[in-house]
Amino acid sequence: MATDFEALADRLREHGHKLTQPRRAILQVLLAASKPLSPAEIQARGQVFCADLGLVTVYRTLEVMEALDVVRPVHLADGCHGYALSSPGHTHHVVCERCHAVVEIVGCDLGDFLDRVAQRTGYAITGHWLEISGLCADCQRADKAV
Amino acid sequence: MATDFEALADRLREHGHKLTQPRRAILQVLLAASKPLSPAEIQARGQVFCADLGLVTVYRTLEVMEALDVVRPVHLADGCHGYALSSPGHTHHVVCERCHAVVEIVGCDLGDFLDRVAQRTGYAITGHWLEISGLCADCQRADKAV
DNA sequence: ATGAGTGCAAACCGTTTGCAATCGG
DNA sequence: CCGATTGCAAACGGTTTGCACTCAT
Repeated sequence: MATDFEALADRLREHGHKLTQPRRAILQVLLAASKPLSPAEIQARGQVFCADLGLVTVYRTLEVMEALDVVRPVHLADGCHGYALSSPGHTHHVVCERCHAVVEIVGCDLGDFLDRVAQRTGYAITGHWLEISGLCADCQRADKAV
Repeated sequence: MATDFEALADRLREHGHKLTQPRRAILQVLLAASKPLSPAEIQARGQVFCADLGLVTVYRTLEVMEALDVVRPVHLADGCHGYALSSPGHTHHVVCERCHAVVEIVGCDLGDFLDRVAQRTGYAITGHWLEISGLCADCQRADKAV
């Protein structure tokens, strides 16, 4: 994993922010997450590390971390507004509908597609977000077994 | 413009929905819009055609129209949840970061990419969500002009 | 005529803000 | 120690729901 806890913690310290228990917890959660999380999800998971982590703190911390490019907001198809670590480089993931297992797709091969889009629309493409859902190998087997 | 008022109105009637003043107004607004509109914006513009158009009605009408594939929700970078008319079939949007103009990409060419993903991960791909952001031709010109 | 559709008011839920207490450097 | 940070409670804004009235068919 290219981004470890200390590197992110340093990023906060460098910018004069304190490294408090709630913030440690939130970082832990985001490091462990395999998909973008809503503030409420971050709070729930964070309470494992910091029992009385408040939702307000999650919002304020995300705000700080977003300004520092530690996290980035992700727009999901359903409820919108999830947060994921903004890892350098660029990856997409495939999420299993059944068991929610996640695989990262390293090396984003979307370039050709985006080039075509740029040509066809006249837009200068600056960013994209892709989320793929499917059934993982295990759940496909489980399906057949029934 | 391929989609005119009557074609969309028919789509409602075909499915047993009534064509009321508020719904006419909302269709007019969406046909005239050059970018996705929030429910509140749709209400404001719609009151030109239907003076006492209520916000609640906008929400409920959008719900109906979304089910009929007349409109499509668009996830914007800022507040999220705008609505635009949807052309038939599966489409993605490119949204201009600056002025929020939207272009639909007809004919989704992502098949090859998804095939590769399926092979590499062993997942059976069932769906995907793609959001592309960029600068539209106008805003690119505006940039250079500065 | 009659049920779908409407507007209003109130409930609801995620997010933001004000403030006193607390914690980290 | 001192200010940044926190949690709580309350405010806030967008969305949804309950209900009685109205309109399109």
